[in-house]
Amino acid sequence: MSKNYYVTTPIYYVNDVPHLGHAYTTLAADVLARHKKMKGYHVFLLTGTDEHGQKVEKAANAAGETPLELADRVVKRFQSLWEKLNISYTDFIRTTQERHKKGVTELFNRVMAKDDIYLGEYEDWYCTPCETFWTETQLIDFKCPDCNRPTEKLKEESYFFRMSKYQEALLAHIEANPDFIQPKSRRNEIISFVKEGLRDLSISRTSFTWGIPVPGNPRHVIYVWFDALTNYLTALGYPDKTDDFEAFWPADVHLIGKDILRFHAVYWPTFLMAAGLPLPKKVFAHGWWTVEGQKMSKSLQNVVEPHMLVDRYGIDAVRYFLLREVPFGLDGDFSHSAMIHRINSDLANDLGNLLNRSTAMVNKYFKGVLPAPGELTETDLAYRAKSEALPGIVDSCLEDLAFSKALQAIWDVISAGNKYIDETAPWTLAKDPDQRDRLATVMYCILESQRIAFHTLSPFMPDTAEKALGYLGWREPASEAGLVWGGLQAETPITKAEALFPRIDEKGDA
RNA sequence: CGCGGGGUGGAGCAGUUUGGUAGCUCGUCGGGCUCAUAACCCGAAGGUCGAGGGUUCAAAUCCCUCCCCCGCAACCA
Repeated sequence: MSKNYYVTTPIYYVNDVPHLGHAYTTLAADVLARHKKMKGYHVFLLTGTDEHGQKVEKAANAAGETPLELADRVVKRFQSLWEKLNISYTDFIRTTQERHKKGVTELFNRVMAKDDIYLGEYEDWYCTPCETFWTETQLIDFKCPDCNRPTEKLKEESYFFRMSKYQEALLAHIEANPDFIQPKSRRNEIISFVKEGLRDLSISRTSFTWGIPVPGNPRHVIYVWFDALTNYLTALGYPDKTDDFEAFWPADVHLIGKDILRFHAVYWPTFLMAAGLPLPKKVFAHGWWTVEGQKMSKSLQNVVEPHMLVDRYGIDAVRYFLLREVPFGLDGDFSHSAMIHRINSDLANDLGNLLNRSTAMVNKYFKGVLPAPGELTETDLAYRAKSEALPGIVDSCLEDLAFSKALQAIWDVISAGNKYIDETAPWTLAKDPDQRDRLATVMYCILESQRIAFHTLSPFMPDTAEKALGYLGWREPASEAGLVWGGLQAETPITKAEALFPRIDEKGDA
């Protein structure tokens, strides 16, 4: 029944410019979305921006603009990056939009009506010169981490969410649903965290004004997580029972970085429980990228700017690298030499060269027209079986968000193709007119296998797949029907492929 | 202090649940092929599986001790 699929990225904070980490999460979401679309699902891919909070308010003041002006400016940078990365998002939500504010306000009211929100006091350390509250753990020797001046303990009135009430229910849910939090190591962390006891959560602030006012008490604004997480609902139209809401909630998967796991695996589910809404089916926390072995940080000036990467290496090479290099869920390292290495060895030597050599042979031996295959030998059948098994393998890998494994499976078929050519030695067959039929069969198998491989690759590398399929005379968009052996028709004109990925000189300006 | 994950040929990893010839990718070396982007295919070298002890006919795999690295520890995309 459920041919709907809802995948989300976090909403990114506009106090930061887009970097490799943002691109990574969003790319992963895009691959899932494209894959599910190919399988005939009705897909909703949501991304967006978190625009409220003290940091934005301060940064805007410093820049002499309003918070919304700042947000408008930064939002464009995210959106243009998603264009550039070929992200097929369905909707882009901004927390400053009316639809979102309305939904958050309503959610607040409903949870309040249930007596799960109450007014209390919140104690923290305050740095008067900086006008900033700090938690005790943020302090350095009880001094302000920003200016190193002494801080004082101050009480602030705050609304609290009764998170403690949902501790047992949350634990029961996590234990009853082993796939709810992934990967497993993160799940364990959350379990032990919850077992230590949940405290009630402060969900409002009076120390700044840039946010959604607490209904009935506008001295307070709703604090970050209650506001931000709710985007997953408001983008679907919540609180209205829209078609989107009915079709897509609960989400199939929230993709997030490991830093915001707790908010998604603890706060968010308990908010939803309080609101009487079903919980997302899966929360997957991926790892972090280091750069050339070092932590990415502004002070080290080594923040990898995705625009630059795409300009330098091309969109699909970047998409490929990020999802192939490291198992989703583990930390990884980005380096230019590793990037170039992947391009040369996987994309140029294996993938591109296979298409290149095989289409060249069809042109050379059959004047660029695909011949009909004869009877398949054992070698052909094994190769065909391997190709036919691929879509199923990729499908189950992606079900587990094992992007890297899925790509490896595709490359197994690509490698099998290179080996198949070696074993069948078409150049030898071509010299013997009696082997004309045999040669035709080999040509057919080698191209048909690649047709399937490029179909399964298309969610990862949409441009490349389209181009490659074009050389094979395949003009339709990738679809589930295209995953079946036998799609290529005899007499189809085959174009000799250009190098999909020219090799990069390693000694170059890498 | 606590909880969790990990230490396997030059690099990055799998294998540890259900003990029994240590595997993959890359790199290195040698060979083959010539359709192709000096690409492709085959083979070889290289590891006392963090250290020590124990159980066992047999341990990377089970038990104990120790060393080292990383994550979580309440509000930090």
